[in-house]
Amino acid sequence: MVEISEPLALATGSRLRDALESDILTGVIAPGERLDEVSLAHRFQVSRTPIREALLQLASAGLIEIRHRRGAVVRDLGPQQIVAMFEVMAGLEGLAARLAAQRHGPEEAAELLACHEGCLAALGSGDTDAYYYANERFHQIIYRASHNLFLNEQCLALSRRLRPYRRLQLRAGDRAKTSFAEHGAVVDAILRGDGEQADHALRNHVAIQGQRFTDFIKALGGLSERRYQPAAE
Amino acid sequence: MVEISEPLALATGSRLRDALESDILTGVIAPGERLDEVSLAHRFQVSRTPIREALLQLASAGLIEIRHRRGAVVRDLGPQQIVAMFEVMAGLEGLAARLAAQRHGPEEAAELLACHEGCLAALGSGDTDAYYYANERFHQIIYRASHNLFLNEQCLALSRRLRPYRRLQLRAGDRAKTSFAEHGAVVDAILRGDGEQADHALRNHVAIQGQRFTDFIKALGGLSERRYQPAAE
DNA sequence: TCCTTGGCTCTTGTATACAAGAATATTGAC
DNA sequence: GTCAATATTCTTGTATACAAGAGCCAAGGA
Repeated sequence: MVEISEPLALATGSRLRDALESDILTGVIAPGERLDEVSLAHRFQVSRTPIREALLQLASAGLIEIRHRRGAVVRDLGPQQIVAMFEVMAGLEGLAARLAAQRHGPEEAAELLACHEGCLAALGSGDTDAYYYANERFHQIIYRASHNLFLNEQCLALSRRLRPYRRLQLRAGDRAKTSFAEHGAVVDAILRGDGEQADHALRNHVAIQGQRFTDFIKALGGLSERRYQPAAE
Repeated sequence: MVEISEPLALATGSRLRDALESDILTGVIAPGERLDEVSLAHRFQVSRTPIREALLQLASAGLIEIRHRRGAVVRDLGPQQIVAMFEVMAGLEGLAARLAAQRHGPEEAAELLACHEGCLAALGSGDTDAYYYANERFHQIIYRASHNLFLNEQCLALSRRLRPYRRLQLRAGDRAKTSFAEHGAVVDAILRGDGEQADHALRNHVAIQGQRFTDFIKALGGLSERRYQPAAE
C-alpha cells in the first residue's frame, strides 16, 4: 500500500506559498497584479487565514508587496533592480567560489568535474533546457563546496528568485557556449585552490555586463510587453 | 496639538514583529526558548492571529524556527553558523565597497570622510557606545554609496541580525582602535576609486579571522553562559 | 524497575464572524 | 458638463470558534 507522503495538513501551509510563488515567478500572476485574498481562498478551496499567511511569507521573500489595508500586489521589478540583484548574486557566487577553492574535498572536486562534463554533453546535444538544468547543478555544487551553510542558503534563495531572468539570458545567441567556456575557468581555479581567481571568474560569469547588459535589457523589454498584455484588456 | 503618528492599526502588525525581534536580538527571549502563541497574545493584549503573523515573519527572517504543529522556538545559532554569517557579511560589504569606489559622488565622499572623523572623535572620547554608533553609520554610508538598493537592503538586514555579535567583538581589547585604522584603508581606497582594494580592505575588516576568531569564540562562550542562566532556574 | 500502550490535555492550524478603513459610485451643486 | 461630497460597498485586519495532531501522564505488563 502506498503511504501518503505528508499528513496532508503539512502540505497546506507551504503548498499555498509554493503554488503562489511559482505562479509569480512564471508570470502566471503578472507584476503589478492585485492578489485578492477571497479570490485566492476560493481558488485554493481554503479560508482566508492560510492565504494571508502565504502572502506574508511571499512579502518577506520580496516577491510581493503588502500595503496596510490596501492589499497585496506582485512586485514589479524594473530593469535596474534586476541588474542590481544580479550584481549581488555575482558577489555571493564569487564568494562561494573563493571558499570552495579553499575548502573543497576530493569528492566535491570529482562532482564538479563530472557536472562540468555533463554541461558539455548538454551543450553538444543542443538542448537548451538540458543545459539550463546542468548549469543550475554546476552552480549549486559550488554553493555547497563553500562549506558555508548560510551562504549556500542565500545563494539558493536569490538564485531561485532570479531564475526566470537567468532563463531569459540563456536564450540569447551563443550564450550557452560562452557560459560553458567561463565554467571551465571557474573549475580550473577551484581545483587549483586559487580562491582569488575562482572569485573573479565566477563573479564575471554571473554579472550582467557589457554586451550581455544590452542584450538583457532588450530581452526584458520583450518580456514585459507580453506580461502587460493581460492587464491591457 | 500633537498628531498621532500612525492610525494605530498600522502599528499593530509591525509593532508585534519589532517587539519580538528586539526581544530575540537582545536575548530577552533566549535561544531555544519556546514561543507560545497564547502567552504572547496575552502579553501583547491581542488575539493569536496577529501573533501568528508576526511569528511567520520572524521565521522568514531566520530568527525563529517554526515546526509544523510543534510551535516556534528561537533559533540557536552555533558559533560556526555565526562565523558563516559574518563571512557572508564580509562578502557583501566588500562588494558594496567595490561598487562605492566606482560610483560614489562627491557628496558621498564628503559624508564618508566626515563620518570617519566622527569615528576618530568617538574613539578619542573612549566611549565604546559612541564608537559603536559612529561605526554603524560608517558602514551604512558605504552601503548607500554602492548605488545598489538591493545590496543596501541585504546589508542592512544581515547587519541588523548580526548586531549583538558585532557589539560583542567591539568589547574585546583594543578592537576599536584596530577597527578605526582599518576604516582608514577603506576610505582611502574608495576615495581613490580603487574598487579592488576597497573590496579587499572592507572584507578583511568585517571577517572574523586569526586572533579575532579566537577572541570571538571565547566571548561567545561567556554570552551563552549568561543566556542560559534564566532557563537553568 | 523499565518499557509500552492508552487516554487526556494542550497547542496549533483553519474556518468563520465582525469591525473599520478604502475604494467606488451616485447625487447634487456650480 | 465637471467637480466635489457623501453614501454604499468591498476588502482587509483582528477576534473567536472549532478540529485535529503532539506531547504527557498514568497504568499495566514484562
